[in-house]
Amino acid sequence: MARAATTADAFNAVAEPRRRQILDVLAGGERPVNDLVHALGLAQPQVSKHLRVLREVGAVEVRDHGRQRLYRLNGHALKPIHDWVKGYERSWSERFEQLDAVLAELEQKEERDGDDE
Amino acid sequence: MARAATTADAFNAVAEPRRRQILDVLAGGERPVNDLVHALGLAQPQVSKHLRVLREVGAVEVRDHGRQRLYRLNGHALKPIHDWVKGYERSWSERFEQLDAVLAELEQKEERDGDDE
DNA sequence: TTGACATATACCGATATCGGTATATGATGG
DNA sequence: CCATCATATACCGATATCGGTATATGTCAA
Repeated sequence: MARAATTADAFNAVAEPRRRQILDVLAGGERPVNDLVHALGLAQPQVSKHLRVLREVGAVEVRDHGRQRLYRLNGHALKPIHDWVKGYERSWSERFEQLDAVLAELEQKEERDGDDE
Repeated sequence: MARAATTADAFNAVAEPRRRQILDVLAGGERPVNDLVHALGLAQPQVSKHLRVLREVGAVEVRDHGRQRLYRLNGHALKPIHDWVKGYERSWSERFEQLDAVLAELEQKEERDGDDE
């Protein structure tokens, strides 16, 4: 066995900083490849290759427009990432910390009541 | 030039499904390595290696306890992922879609007012 | 139809990464 | 101290991945 294929899902597509950059640019609207090349300062083939990966996980979609190909964001593909990481929000969110504190307090109270019975 | 180092940040640490699994288990509380080995059905060295990556990005912390090493989650390391992906929530959230619709309507109204003047 | 433009693909070399196996390290109990 | 348990590291082979360069494909304009 060997290395697992990594570009097959959104998590891996987004693990590459350049690809996150591409998505960030596309968040501003549909763009031809050349715009991305200039925005990222990468060589054109590299950009096309990153776009392919993003296409394969559904994070971008293409549309032909004359000799250009216009790429646009499909953020929906990122939802699984959001859903997963949201479960950990508790770890840093003050709101959740306060909620946890309240719950802990309630639990303590519950225990005391239990002892009394 | 060659492949960029990938395990250096949280995005890459979490791109590996096994590592997400490890975090998911640790979300239930501190665990020794052996528990993770059994929970994931992986060989022990593999688990130790994944834990090392997670440690290096700060997603887990260790504590010595006799001959065991207890790992615990540090979800704070995942905040950058959450922050980044949250910017795309607009793409799938119905709430945001409705907000966008309202904003578009306001904009139209604004334009009409402008035409009148 | 030819030449310029826009993009995708093929190929290359370097290396990071994964799982697997063997071994080192380190603590505990007898 | 020795055997055992718990974990980490070293090494290996396979391969995926990245950037770079060259080239193919496809579209438009003169």
